[in-house]
Amino acid sequence: MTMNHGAGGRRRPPTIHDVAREAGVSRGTVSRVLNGGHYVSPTAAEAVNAAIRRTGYVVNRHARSLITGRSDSVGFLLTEPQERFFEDPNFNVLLRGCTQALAAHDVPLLLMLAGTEDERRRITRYITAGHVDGVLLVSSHSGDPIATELREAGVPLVACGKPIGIGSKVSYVAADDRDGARDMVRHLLAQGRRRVGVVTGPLDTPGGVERLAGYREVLAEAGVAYDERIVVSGDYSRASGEAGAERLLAQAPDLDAVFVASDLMAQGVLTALHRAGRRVPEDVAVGGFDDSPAATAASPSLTTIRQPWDRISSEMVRVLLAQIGGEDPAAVILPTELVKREST
Amino acid sequence: MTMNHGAGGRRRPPTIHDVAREAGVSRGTVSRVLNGGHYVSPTAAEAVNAAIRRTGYVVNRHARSLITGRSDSVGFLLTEPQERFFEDPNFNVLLRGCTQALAAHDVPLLLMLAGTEDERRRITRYITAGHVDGVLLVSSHSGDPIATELREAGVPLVACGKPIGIGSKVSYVAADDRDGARDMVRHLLAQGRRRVGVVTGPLDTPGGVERLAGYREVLAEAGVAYDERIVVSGDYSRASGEAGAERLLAQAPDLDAVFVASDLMAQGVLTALHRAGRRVPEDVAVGGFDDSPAATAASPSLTTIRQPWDRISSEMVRVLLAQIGGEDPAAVILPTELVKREST
DNA sequence: TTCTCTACTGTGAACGCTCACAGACAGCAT
DNA sequence: ATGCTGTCTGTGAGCGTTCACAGTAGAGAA
Repeated sequence: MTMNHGAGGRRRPPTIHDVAREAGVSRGTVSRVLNGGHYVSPTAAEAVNAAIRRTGYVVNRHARSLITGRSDSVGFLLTEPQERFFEDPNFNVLLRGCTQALAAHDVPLLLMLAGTEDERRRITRYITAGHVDGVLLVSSHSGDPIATELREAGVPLVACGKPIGIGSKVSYVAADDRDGARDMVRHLLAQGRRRVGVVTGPLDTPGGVERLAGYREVLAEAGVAYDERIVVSGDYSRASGEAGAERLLAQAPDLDAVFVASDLMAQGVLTALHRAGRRVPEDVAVGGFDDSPAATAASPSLTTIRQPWDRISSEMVRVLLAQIGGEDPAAVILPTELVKREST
Repeated sequence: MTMNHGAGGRRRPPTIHDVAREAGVSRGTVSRVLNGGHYVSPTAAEAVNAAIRRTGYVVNRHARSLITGRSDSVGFLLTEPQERFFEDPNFNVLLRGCTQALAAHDVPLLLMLAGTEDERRRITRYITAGHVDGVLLVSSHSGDPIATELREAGVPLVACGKPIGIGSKVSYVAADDRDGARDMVRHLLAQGRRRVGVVTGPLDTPGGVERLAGYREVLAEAGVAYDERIVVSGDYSRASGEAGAERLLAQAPDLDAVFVASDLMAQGVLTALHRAGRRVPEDVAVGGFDDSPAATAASPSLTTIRQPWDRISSEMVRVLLAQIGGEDPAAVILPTELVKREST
């Protein structure tokens, strides 16, 4: 006979059986109370709840999962260049937001990083084996093979940002990149700027494509001709913004505004403009995208487009849980907001 | 009869029974192969492995956990001011490192954020109910009540940084703050500086205390008198560094060096010095702590102390898994490194 | 031979929960 | 009476593992 209590040893936790005995009812009744309380008399429910409080009972999720087939947990999957994401404050807001939104539903979040090919395989097996009920996917290369694979395995999946190259059957939540870009370019034109260059994001990402599209749309609607020479593309890094601005200045010295597809690149643009002796915003106005800390840290501070990252995370969780509950995949596009600061 | 295959539906995964039948052995033998392969003949092991490959079998961790009492997963618990941590690049390296180190042992990481009192309670119950085998704890206020609570419940626990106010029975992994501070102050003295001020971290954290202690030790060993007027304390924020430097300059205009307990604060110090017309490093040398991106982004770039965050994470995981395996709590202190840049 | 030891294998019984089912009881209509 | 309906309750079975145990076979020692 083992006593098994006191510091150091973990006491055997109470089971549903103990609660049932304590409350003077059967296992079944306790289980019903635990799962919504339908078909339970008020008196029985009261007795069960009291017994739960008294015993400190917590459901054993493993036993539950074994029979329900659900795991009641969700994976947060990050593929590809993890360094970049982990340095991205938006990514952090996203991760934090998802964790909290899931916690509100009592669903734990498993963090999964698929960097190497080995890790990908391991994680794919883990997921398809049913160890999580669904996956929140953050992937730079959208059109990621892992997304296709999971989708085909029937795993509920919600991507952050619109995935390209996959059928329409995958849910996603994204900010309205195109509309954000439109707002920014309209704002620049409204300031009287007429020679508006652009540093785009990578054009193999939907964000990059959409922000450029918004730019073109507004120019067209304002009757300004599209000029390839003032369109350069970057990779969201600060260095690429710097290089992009140099090319812009070389190709079009009469530039009076630049729309930059990320704040980090915009910082690089500011550096290059400063070096070239252009004043911001007097000579050249600069508009960023993201409203990252870089935007306020920059000098002059950046006018930028805020993406609703807090809402993106809560929507991702909402859509995923709905999908786990049997609903169809859904796409959610959230509005952005223009934040005016010193650079325009 | 349900066929249950094809896109959309999830096929019932193969069980250990299927593998046993396929391999022509019993459940027990398959189980033994899965758990280390002791007492299994080479032929049987080979047959089982082949059957596993053929069927695509993945162990059902819920069923395993139900009987072993282990969950084979670990919690990563962050208490208190999450915003600050999530903006801290070191924290991100830590989280990533822990996830990867655990993944190498096939142990999933559950991310847990205990911001509100409600969340704390929920998470504590979750953990003490045995849903994770151990906890990696990141907490600003060390001496966190949650640590005591978990320790008393007998949950294996490893803290990041030395916790204060708890008995000696909790494991931790920390950088050698005191030695790092000593290195930096020695470096400043070696440059001929004699009037070395300090902006400390919060003095209710071990890091803050230790770094100040290192500063005092080196001054004492160099025979320089300790002067309270050139010791001010901050809270690791940029703004507090700026304010601290202003106070230092007001109280000791003859200052020729500042040891700052974080890079972020050091950036603030640089701003204040620049505004006061002091040149760095000609008039005043500045030493930071952390080797964060802020150190290289600053101008001039910061001489700083690098903490081995990658090793900290892998050591935390190593110590935690050892403790789960039954070993005693352990403390690990890792060496820091002086990184020389422009500011000294 | 017989006994012991070691290496290996199969079997039943758990682990703690949910689910399907059956049964009890009350209310109300037939 | 009888039959329904609806609400509530208890019971047995079973989810997929591991573990303890019993048992077999072969090798070597007595």
